[in-house]
Amino acid sequence: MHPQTRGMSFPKVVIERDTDSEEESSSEEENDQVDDHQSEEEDDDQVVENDASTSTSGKTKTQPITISLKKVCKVCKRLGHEAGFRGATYIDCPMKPCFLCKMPGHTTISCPHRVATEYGVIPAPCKGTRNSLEYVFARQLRPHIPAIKPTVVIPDQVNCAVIRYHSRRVTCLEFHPTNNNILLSGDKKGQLGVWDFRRVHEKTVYGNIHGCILNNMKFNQTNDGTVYGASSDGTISCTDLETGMSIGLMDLNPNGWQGPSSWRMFYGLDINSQRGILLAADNFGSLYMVDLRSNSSTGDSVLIHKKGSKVTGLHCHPHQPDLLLSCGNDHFARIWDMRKLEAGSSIYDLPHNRVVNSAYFSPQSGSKILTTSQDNRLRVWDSIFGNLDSPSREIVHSHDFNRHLTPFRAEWDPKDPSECLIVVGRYISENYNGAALHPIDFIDISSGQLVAAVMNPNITTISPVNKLHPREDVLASGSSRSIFIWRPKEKFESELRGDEKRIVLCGKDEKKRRQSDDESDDDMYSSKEAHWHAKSLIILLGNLLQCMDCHPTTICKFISSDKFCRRY
DNA sequence: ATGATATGGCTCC
DNA sequence: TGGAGCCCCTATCA
Repeated sequence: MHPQTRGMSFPKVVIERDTDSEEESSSEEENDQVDDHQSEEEDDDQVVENDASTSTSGKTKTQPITISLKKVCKVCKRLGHEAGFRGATYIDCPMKPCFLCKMPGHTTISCPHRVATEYGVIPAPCKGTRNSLEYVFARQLRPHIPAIKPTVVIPDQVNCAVIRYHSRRVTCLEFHPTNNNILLSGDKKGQLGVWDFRRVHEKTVYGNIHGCILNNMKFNQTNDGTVYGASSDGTISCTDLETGMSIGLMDLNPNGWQGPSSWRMFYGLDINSQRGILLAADNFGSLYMVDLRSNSSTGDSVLIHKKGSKVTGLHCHPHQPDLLLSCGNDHFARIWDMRKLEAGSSIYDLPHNRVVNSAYFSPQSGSKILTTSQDNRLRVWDSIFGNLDSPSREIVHSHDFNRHLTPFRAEWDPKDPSECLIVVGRYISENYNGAALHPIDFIDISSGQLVAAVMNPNITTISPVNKLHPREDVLASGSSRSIFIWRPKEKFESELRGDEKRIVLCGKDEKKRRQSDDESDDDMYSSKEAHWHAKSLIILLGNLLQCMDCHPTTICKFISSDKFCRRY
C-alpha cells in the first residue's frame, strides 16, 4: 500500500516527495521508516518531519505526502494493529476469531487446522458400531486398490484451458453423461454454456432460457440430449442441447413480480430416473415434483425445510430410488423416504452450525454423505446404515460464504471406487511467490488429509464451483467469469492450437510417462485405468513441487509425497 | 483512472 | 422480531 493513501485524518508524517520516478521505491522505504518509528514510540502523536533524502537533482518537486503514524485496523477499528493484505499474505485482525476454523484465541496464520498436514479434522465421537455387518460393508466399500507404481502413474504435467464466455459468475457445472468432451455451465445471468473443451473454440451459449441465476443443472440419464435447469427466475427448464430450444416445466411466479417477499426461486434440483420424476425445491422450503413422461406437476408441494428458508440442494440416492437427500438454509440436511414425503416426516435430520450449501450421497455406493456448510466445515457420514446422530468427521476447510461468490460445494470424485476423494475450492488465499492465489483442494475425506491443491498464477479468482469428470481425469472449475479445465498435459498437447495453450504446469518424468503411454491403448481405456489416471493427476501435483525451480510459473502444492500413498 | 454498488447471510442490538 | 452493519471478492457502471 502506498503511504499517501492511508489515514488522512490521523496524525501525519509530512514527507517531501522528490520525484515521480522514485515514487515506488522510496515510498516503500518511507513506509518502513515510519513503521520503525511507530514501534519505538507507540501512541506518540507527535508529527515527524521526515526527509526522504533521496533527492535527485534536476527534478521538479511535487506535493508533500501525508501518511499516518497510527496503525488502525480496518476490521475492528482499533489502534495498534492492522488487518488486511500485506503483499499476498492476509493478516487477520487479532480481535476476531480465526477466519478459518472460527475459534477464538488465534488467527488464521497460526490456526492449527492450517498448520497441520491434515487440513483440519475434528474427530466425531465414535458410536461403537463395530459389528460384523459393518465389517462386511466396509469391505464392500473399500475393495483392494492396486499398489501405485509411481514410475508408471506419474505423468509430468497438468494443463488448464481457460474459457470466458459467461458475463456473470459461474454458478453450476455439469459434464455430459455420455459425451466425454462436453461441459455445461450455468451463470448468474441464467445463461447456459455448452462447451466442447477438446475443441476449445466450440462453445455455445444459450441466453434466453432463464432470466437470472441458473442454480442447478441435471441430465436425465434416459435422454442425454436434453438438460434440466432450476433458476432463480422461478422456472424449471428442459433444454435441447442441439437446438437450444427450451420448454418450461414449472413456473412458480405465474403472476409475475409481486415484490421480493413473494417471488419464488428454484434452487435444489435432481432427477429420479427410476421413478421418472424431476424434483426441485424453492427458497421457501418447498419441494416440487414433475412427471417427466407427461412434463406435468405431480401433486402439491411438500415443505421439506423450515418454512421460508431456502432449500439449497437435492440429491437422489444413486441406487435406492426411495431415498432423497436435501439441504437448506435452516442448517439441516435431511434424508427422506420418497414414499412418505410429508412435512416433518424426514427419516434423519443432520444438523449443522450454519447454512448447508450442498449435500451429496457418495456417487457409487450411495452409502456416504458429504455436506458443505458455511461454518467452514466439510462433514462426512461414513455410512447411512450406521448411526447418523453425528458426522463421522468434520473437516475444517475454508469455504466461507461471500455475497459475491457462488456458494462453495464440495464434490465427490465419481471415479474413486473407495469414495474418499473430493474436490472443493478454497476461499482464503495463500501467498504463492508473492501472489495471493485461491487453490482448488483435493481432500481425502477418510482422513481429512489435504491431498493436493491446484493453483495457477494466471487464475487469481476464487473457484467455488468444481466438478470432476465422471470418466476421465479432468477437473472443471467455475470462477467469476471463466471456466477452467484441468487435465494431464498429454491430453491437451495434441488437441489445442498454439494460441490456446494457457498453461503452465511441468514435470520431470516425461520420458517415463511417454513410455507408459506407448504401452497403453486409449481405446482400451478401462474404468480402472481411468481411475488410475484420476489419481495420477494428484500424484503429478506432488511431483511438481520438486520441479518448481526450473519452472517458476508452475503453481502446484503438495503437502508430502509419502502421505499420498497412505491410503488405508 | 477511481469509487460506488450489487448482494446474502450472519451477528449484534 | 427486525434492522443496521459487517464481510480475505469480483465484476460492472458511472
